[in-house]
Amino acid sequence: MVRAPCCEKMGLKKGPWTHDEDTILINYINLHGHPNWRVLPKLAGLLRCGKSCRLRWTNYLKPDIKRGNFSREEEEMIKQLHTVMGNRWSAIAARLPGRTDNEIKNVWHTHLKKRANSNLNSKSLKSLKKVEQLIVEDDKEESGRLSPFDTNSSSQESYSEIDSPQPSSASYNSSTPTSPNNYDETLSIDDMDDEFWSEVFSGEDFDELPVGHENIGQLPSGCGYESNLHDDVDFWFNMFTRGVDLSQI
DNA sequence: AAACAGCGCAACCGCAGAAGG
DNA sequence: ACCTTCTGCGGTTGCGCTGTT
Repeated sequence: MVRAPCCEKMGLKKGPWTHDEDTILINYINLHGHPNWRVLPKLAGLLRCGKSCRLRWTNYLKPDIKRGNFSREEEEMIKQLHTVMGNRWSAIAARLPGRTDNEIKNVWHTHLKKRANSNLNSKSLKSLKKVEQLIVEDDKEESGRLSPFDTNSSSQESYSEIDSPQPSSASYNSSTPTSPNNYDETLSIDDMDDEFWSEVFSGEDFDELPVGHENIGQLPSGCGYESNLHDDVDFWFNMFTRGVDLSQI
């Protein structure tokens, strides 16, 4: 089916958002939520299309978004998850609290991509396998429990004390009120137990760990790792679609 | 100091799937 | 069952900033 262009109507503004527009959008969502993005800009008095409003909100205005540079651990996490998941940015973002798919995508294309290919040595493969195992174990434990970072669960909340974000990331203050998902930003990946990350990414003791899934234990020759990953379609489907969050482990 | 090139990031576009009538 | 509308996702673009010459 062919959809009409989002902003087919003349007169709708495009391009960078102004501070005033941000304020209007935040205030409106605070009061009414966003049950319908299509009509939201009309009701809020914005000369934007609903798509543009949604993008602005989800990528920059939501209160639980963490701004600023990616930590080394986050970059490693992205690289590992990308090796497993490919370009499923939303799935990767679901495992990086406070980060958006757009932001992760940008980071990947700007600098991580350059490093990733050259860094896939044997040690990286061990780390990768361990990340996968953590996902699988988490998947087992999490059945029925919604990820605290599930963006859907936050959509109906009221954000009463949102700091007015700045259009520029350079000047954005990441200090935001408690998120609607009870996600405490003080527990960001940056602050996670160092032992956890060193363990995950060093891969030194990987061989001592139990295998979480029958396919995970198979290490192909060379870098043909991905071929085994497709042996169990249901397994990967579940992993990709359930939004399990690694940091909860 | 000016011109140019490269990079980073915000935003747009189009498609696919979900949801509702 | 089919059609329409809406949302979400991934790819891509374009502009501004920064570094280099």
